[in-house]
Amino acid sequence: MPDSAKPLALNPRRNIAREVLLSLRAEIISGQLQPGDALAEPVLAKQFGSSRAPVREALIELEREGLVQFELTGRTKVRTLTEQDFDEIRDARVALESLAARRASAKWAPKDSAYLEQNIAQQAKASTLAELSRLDVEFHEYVLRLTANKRLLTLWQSIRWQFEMCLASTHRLQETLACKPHQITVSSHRHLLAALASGKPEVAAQKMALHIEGSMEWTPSETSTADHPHGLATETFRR
Amino acid sequence: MPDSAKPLALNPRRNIAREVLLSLRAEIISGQLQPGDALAEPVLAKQFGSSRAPVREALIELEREGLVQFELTGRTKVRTLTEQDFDEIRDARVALESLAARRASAKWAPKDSAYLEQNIAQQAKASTLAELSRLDVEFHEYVLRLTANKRLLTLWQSIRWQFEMCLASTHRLQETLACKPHQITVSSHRHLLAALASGKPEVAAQKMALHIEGSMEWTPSETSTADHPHGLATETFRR
DNA sequence: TGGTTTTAAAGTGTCGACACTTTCATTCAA
DNA sequence: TTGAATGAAAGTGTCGACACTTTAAAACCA
Repeated sequence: MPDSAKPLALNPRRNIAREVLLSLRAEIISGQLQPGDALAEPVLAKQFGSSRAPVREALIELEREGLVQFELTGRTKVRTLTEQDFDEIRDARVALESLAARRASAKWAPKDSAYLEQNIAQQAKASTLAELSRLDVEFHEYVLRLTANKRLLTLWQSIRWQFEMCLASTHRLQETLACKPHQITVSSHRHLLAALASGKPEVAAQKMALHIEGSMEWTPSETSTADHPHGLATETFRR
Repeated sequence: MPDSAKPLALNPRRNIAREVLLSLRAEIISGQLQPGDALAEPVLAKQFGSSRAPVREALIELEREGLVQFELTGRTKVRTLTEQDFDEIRDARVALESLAARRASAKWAPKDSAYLEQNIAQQAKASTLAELSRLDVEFHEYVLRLTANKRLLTLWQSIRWQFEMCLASTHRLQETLACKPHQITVSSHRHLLAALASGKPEVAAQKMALHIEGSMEWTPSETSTADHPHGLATETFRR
């Protein structure tokens, strides 16, 4: 049976685990699931109408992304981010992105400036903080991708969601306060872009570090500065 | 039944998955499992006398560590590292470790120099390349831990095994050639230590970058420079 | 009533099974 | 003899179940 044109189509295998992952991640970042909330495999499985296996896989991935925390008892909770976590994430970004800036700057092309200028233009027009931060992340991801270093990108992606969680939670406070207007973000990216396109890798790297440090000032959050033991899995596997 | 002293003992839950992980990782790094070798869940499960569930978890973790590769068909193989992979790993290390050096240098204490000097002394006495590289990794991990940044450490650990795979495979070639004697490694670490202890974070960071670049020169490996599509999972989940 | 013990509910780690897909060797046609 | 069709074997993604542990509530005694 010579099927109608099926040369390399590769039947996509079903992947409930991925759907669960995306769904849970979105709920955590949006704040629908709050830090400290319990994530029990059986109840999630029932919610998603699946068995526990895909849920379990999704939870393991979320733990690696830092959005979820395995207790020593084996139970799973939505992670609570403290000020120290915030600092760590900033530092990790500085490490990865300043090297990315150095490498990207060395192979800069006009189209890169064009793309990022367009991104900044959209930032200026953004009407919500959510949209603004989406564009912010896109800007930085673009630089990461420019390096064409898959590992650098993978490492960055593995803290990306924690970063977005920080962004979203501070935004939930600032939405009313409006204490950090678009203008700052926009002009900061404009300066950064200039450095990236300057053809001086050292300068680009340094400006990137400053940009990140400037954009990630800690704002007191609604999350309790609880005394939880801070257990980002440094050892492999649960518990 | 007031059990004899059981205050916070926390019964360790069984964890076959971890044993499988450690075992497979060791086999891959030692070369017992060669790049390209198939890793089928049912056969591994039979080998370990377990079911597929723990094996599956271990494979997912190994994929995140970069030692294993999921094909688009869902099959799993031991990863083949090419020269480009080697370069990427080096660059990722530069990113993470030069920042680590900067931060560690800023909070340097005499005991840190003492510990690392002892490490170097052991390097000088090392009788096998395997032992030498164990000490090498320990040196660098110590600097990472000094930063007290769990995320930086986690990121570093997530490429650590790929790095060790590189080391081991080049060592398997050099064991006979002996083209990179201890002395180079030892003196390189000695200079690095001096920079770390110098109290100048900028210098420490720069020296660390140079040290890593110098220590990771590509040596043509036995692994075919195959035309495999290089798929380090940039998207979440298998396939 | 207050504190301790008992008991049930909830949850994790693992298991074996099923459905479907891919792979590979064999058969068949040209 | 070579190449396409076919069938069985192997493999993945998911499922429901079981044993054991932890958690919470209920029962109990003082």
